[in-house]
Amino acid sequence: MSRPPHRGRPATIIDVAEAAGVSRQTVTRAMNDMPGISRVTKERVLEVAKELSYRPSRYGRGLVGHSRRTIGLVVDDLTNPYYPQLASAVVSSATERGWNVMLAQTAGAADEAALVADLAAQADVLIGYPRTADGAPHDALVGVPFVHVDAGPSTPGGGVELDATAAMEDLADHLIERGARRPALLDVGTGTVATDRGRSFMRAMATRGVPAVRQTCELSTFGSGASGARALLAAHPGVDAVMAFNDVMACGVLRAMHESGVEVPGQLRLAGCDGLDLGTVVHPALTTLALDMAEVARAAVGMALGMFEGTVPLEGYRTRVRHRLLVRSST
Amino acid sequence: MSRPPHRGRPATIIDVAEAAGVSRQTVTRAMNDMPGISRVTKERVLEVAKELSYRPSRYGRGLVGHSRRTIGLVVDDLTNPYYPQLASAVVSSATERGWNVMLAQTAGAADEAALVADLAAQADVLIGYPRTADGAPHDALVGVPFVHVDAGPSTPGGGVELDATAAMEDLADHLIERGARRPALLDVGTGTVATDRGRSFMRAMATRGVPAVRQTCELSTFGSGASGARALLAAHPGVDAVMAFNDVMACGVLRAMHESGVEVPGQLRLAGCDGLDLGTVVHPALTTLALDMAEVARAAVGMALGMFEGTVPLEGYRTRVRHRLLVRSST
DNA sequence: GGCCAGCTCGTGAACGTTCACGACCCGCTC
DNA sequence: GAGCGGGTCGTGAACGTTCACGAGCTGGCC
Repeated sequence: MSRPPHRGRPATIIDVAEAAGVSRQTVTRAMNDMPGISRVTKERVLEVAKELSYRPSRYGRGLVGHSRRTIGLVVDDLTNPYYPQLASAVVSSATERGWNVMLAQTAGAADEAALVADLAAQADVLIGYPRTADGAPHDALVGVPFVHVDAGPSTPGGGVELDATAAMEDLADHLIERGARRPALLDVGTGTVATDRGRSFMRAMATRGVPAVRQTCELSTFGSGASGARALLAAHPGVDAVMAFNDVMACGVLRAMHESGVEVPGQLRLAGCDGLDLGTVVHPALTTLALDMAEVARAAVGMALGMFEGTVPLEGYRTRVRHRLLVRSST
Repeated sequence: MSRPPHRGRPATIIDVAEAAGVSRQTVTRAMNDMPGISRVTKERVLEVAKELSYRPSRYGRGLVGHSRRTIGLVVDDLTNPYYPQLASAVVSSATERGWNVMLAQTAGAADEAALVADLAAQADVLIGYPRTADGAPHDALVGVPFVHVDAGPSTPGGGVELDATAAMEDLADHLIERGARRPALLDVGTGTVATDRGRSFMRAMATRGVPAVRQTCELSTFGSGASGARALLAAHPGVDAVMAFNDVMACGVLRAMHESGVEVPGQLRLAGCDGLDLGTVVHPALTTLALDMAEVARAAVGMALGMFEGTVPLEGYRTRVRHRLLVRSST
């Protein structure tokens, strides 16, 4: 009555109340299955609500306090099979605790800083892989609870450390036992500074008296794994085992070996890292240093929620998740 | 002053205003880079805001109207490589248009109806694959703009139809040209009622005088593709070409063939459907009826936004996206 | 008749933010 | 000195919902 419901504007609780001849509170009671309302009025109100296609505003609800919370998940690219596996676990873990998940993809984004800032404005807590991890944190992220997955010792915010060193020792033993004598590492990155994974592998092999050679690729993609493998075998023809930085690259190596007619594991033993399902699809199935994504997600979500509730500090907190050797057919 | 800022409660704009000795509006100006504020006060306000770790409430903001909108994306299981490929495209498309994406996974959810209802409460628009698609729509979804991906003619809400019939004709020609004479379909579902894809394939082959046999699996997973292929070859030893319901199952077929020593494409030509990246990782790379996920996402997001703005009706609207034959190495 | 209990329903108030508008001060011009 | 314009800042009001509380009615009991 006070305001004419001109079409276009979505209906509010007041529109429904007026149309049904009741008060706001009665509409609330009908919509939320609350007691203190008769069966007939409830049905009438619901009827009117449907008629006006009324949807309660999440903003109005959120303001009064009893709204669901949301986690912002930042991944690089869902097209890379690593991220969906993580995302799936995070969504499951969050759903279990009654939280929602809002997703952002940094790959191909025009302005990543703006993207992350927007996500931070829409979510209560952030989890993920912002690409500018090595440098300073996004300035829009100060004061925002953030859990970095695959954190280093000095990354800002909270962090889940993914530690492969112990599993790397197991892999070294395994490769040597299978007869590897001229192992190689297909690492990622530029220049001579190895990744954590790479360093662990090199050290584990060296410690056992079977030093490995190292080849690097710029990207950690399927294609770069394939070309990296070709370059590696050209430079070091005697190599009889390859540890790839991750499973996706290892699949690339596998493809290159198929095309070169090199048998895996007959002539070359191959291992990856991450434990993706992808590794069971290729032939032979990939031996890998597997990560329990459910555990990673539980750790990250738990930490993020703790930060939100104030029981976990916003900086410096760390949880460690260990890889474990998963022997399949490629070694 | 009026309310003591006891710790625990997050800081509001009023807390900042009082602590900085200014008004709400001045804080707003400082936080949002608005004109009408001197440089010094702006800096002071921002300093205080950081001090109190103030984060503007998205609910307060949303209520006044100028907030971002969000799409709710419902997928079955991100672990199935089909969905991330779709999700990635949807997120990209949504980001481009300034919308956020909230994600929900129905696989393993205790109460899917509640899950979808909650998502509907948190998002302005829904896109996706609710599993109860064949039956009645979720009652919590009436009045909610919803775009069903892979819709049939009678699915509720808006829909993007994924049509493979034309591409299936191309595939039939292709298989026959490559010498297939005893083709088979590895379909999904129970009983004798074929899927759309299955029907198209059977018809295309029959029309060309090369009728195909049909084998069904209960699930459309990798494992069920493998076991289905074994059953198929046991029942019909002479089969020389297989069309699988989707790429994931086709990868399972490939695995079974590797293990049985059947050469692909030498002894058996194999095709999948969807056009997933996964098909380029396996060896040989999978011939497939590819779907342009970017196009699907554009269609779905565009339709959803149209529904939200009222330019597209909430029921019955359809867009068709066609598959196209992508010949790789498995045929 | 008086009282109480239970059911049904309505009325401020509050949540946190932004918009529209007005107030004030300073310096300049006529 | 009056007037004006620009820069700086503050004050209701509004957004849509739920909570706490109270009002009214009905029926039953003493």
